[in-house]
Amino acid sequence: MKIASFNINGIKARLPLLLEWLREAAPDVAILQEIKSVDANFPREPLEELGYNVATHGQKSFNGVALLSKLPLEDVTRGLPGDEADEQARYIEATVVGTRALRICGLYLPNGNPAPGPKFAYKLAWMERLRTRAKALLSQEEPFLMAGDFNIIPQAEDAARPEAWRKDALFLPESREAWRRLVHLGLTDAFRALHPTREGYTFWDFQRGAWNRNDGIRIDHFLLSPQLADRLTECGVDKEMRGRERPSDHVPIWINIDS
DNA sequence: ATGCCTCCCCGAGGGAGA
Repeated sequence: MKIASFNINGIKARLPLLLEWLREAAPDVAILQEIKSVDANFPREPLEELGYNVATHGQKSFNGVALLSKLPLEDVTRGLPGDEADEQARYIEATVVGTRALRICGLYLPNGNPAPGPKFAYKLAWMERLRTRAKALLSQEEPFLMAGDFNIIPQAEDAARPEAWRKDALFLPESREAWRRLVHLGLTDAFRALHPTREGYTFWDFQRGAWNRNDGIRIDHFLLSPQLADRLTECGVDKEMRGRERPSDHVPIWINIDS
């Protein structure tokens, strides 16, 4: 089973590229971030025509996540537990049942800049809520994954110019510490597990010619539960997507697992 | 670089992104 994650940076602007990529890459499940659309305006029909079931958790203008799956999406839940006052659409879960059930957690983790400040505090609190959710899922011993735009550069080797990110919320020690606290529950960073030294950037800024200079960072991730990590066979990044016409600033990351 | 693009809102130009 192939599962992909893609921060599309606006469904309205990215639908042609998304459809093109879905036809080519043909993931069984696609986890989308930054749909920047309310649920009612999300273009379900062209996606359903490609054979996908669609579940969205959108909001106006910003954020918004979605799940596409060729298998039925069951027990869909929207929003990350732990803060009733949080109205940002950044989290969606569903179960897909192939030969075995798999819980999919799609997330768009807050950017957190400027740091310090309220946005950074929100990011760290959100990560603690995510860790709480991961603990609950681990205790159920059902295979699961958390995937999406984590807005975390885990280590210096995950940036072309790590020094440029020293004071950024994506790379500050507190952010990376929160990432490690999550991973150390027993989750596997799929890309690093299979490719210990490979580049793996998933984001290049629109500004300053970042793409042409390959000034990238690895911030989109797949974290796998122990049972699922045992079935991981492949993990890749569709880097060439960044060079296409009217690209997102992110590219897709995907895994293959034994079903 | 106190932001050099691109998205969103809409119908100007500001907020957000990372």
